[in-house]
Amino acid sequence: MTNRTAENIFDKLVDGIVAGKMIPGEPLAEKALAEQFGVSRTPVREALHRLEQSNLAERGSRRAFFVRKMKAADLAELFEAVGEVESALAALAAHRLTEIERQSLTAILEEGRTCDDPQAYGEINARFHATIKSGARNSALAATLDDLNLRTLAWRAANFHENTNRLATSRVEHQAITEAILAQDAEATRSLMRSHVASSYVVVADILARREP
Amino acid sequence: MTNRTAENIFDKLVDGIVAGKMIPGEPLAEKALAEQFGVSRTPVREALHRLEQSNLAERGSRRAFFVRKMKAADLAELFEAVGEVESALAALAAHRLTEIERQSLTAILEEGRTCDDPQAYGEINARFHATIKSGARNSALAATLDDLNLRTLAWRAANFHENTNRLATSRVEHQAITEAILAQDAEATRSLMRSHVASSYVVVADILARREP
DNA sequence: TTGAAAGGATATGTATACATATGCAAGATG
DNA sequence: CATCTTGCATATGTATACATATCCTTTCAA
Repeated sequence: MTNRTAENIFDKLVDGIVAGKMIPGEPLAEKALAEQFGVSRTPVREALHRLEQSNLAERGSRRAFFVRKMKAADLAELFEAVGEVESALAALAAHRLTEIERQSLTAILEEGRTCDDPQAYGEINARFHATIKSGARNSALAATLDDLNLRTLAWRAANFHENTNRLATSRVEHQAITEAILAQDAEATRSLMRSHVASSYVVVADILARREP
Repeated sequence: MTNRTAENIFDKLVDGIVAGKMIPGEPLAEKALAEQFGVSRTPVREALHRLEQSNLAERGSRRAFFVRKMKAADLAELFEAVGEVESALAALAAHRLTEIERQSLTAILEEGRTCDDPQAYGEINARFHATIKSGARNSALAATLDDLNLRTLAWRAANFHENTNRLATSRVEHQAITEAILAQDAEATRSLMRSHVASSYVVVADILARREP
């Protein structure tokens, strides 16, 4: 009875939105979704409210929910925010990583060097960022990053798929960040991480610009 | 019918927690609150879920909600996170404030210089921070700060009440931050704002230490 | 006397019925 | 013919009944 229904529906909706199966502007009606998932409106309602608080859905007239539309300017803001928060975490991590974590980071970097498959590299990339995030020893800031990233996930996924060049530049940037962390140079780490996030946005913005004139 | 009930209850609960009327660890039972407010469980339930997502409530055994307990370590993390996010906003604002906003900031600073009433100064302090927040031109990051600050509000309020010394040091720090912003020195602004938030935490930690050994 | 198991009490999770507000359309009136 | 008004359709908001899981108490046995 532990809220599995509402939780499952929330996860499914997030997946649907992040995977692009539900396009921005698409209405999210309680009744329709309830019938689709074979449950009552109550858990659907709860899931929709959580989506709204995660900024993946918004409400329009008649208080109807729909998948949030992201303008290019919104996305730029979002990536800037992610850049600031993640670079703050990286700066903290530069001083706080344990010796084990530092060696782990180096190992992940090495894995990435010999990986050419976009999907596999995406997973390695996630582990790289996760190591820095947890190494900063600040769960409040880490949770903040997760919140923000939920909204960029759909776009970040495209990073290594539609632009294979990105893989090479990402490797170089990870290398530089790792060196700064190993040197415990917090400010260099911050600056490099901010730049790293920004360059991932450039790829996304490029894809976005080609889709909509 | 626009959700006024659930919204009102959420606001009342937030007020109660922030004002310290509901102490940490206090149970938040749906039925009891529903009877207390004279409504059904449904809107109470919605309000409690929102409280949980705002990290003002958490759940224990039997999935019961209760007012979140904050350990000293949690509070330190939270203030560090606020410091990083708000200093990032300040750094952005250093380059993005309009001329009108810069003059407005100076005016607020001047107001604070001639104010000795703790409550009035608290209001001026809020306007100072709000001006910087909106001047950064990044609503995603601003919303992030608001989220984090919701949890520090209860503690920050004590800042100018229980420690009158804090008022004087706050003035000095605001002065320095304003000068850095007017000089458009982003990195100095970042550093000063981080330090400003940290010193507000020191006051809170001191109060906290005196209450619980 | 103590410990374990079973059952009841009570909390939240879910379903559904009812209330209410909003938007759209149709018709009447100027 | 245009515009305003009215009413209906349908969406979400709220209340309540029912389902289910967890904790606590009680009882029985070792």
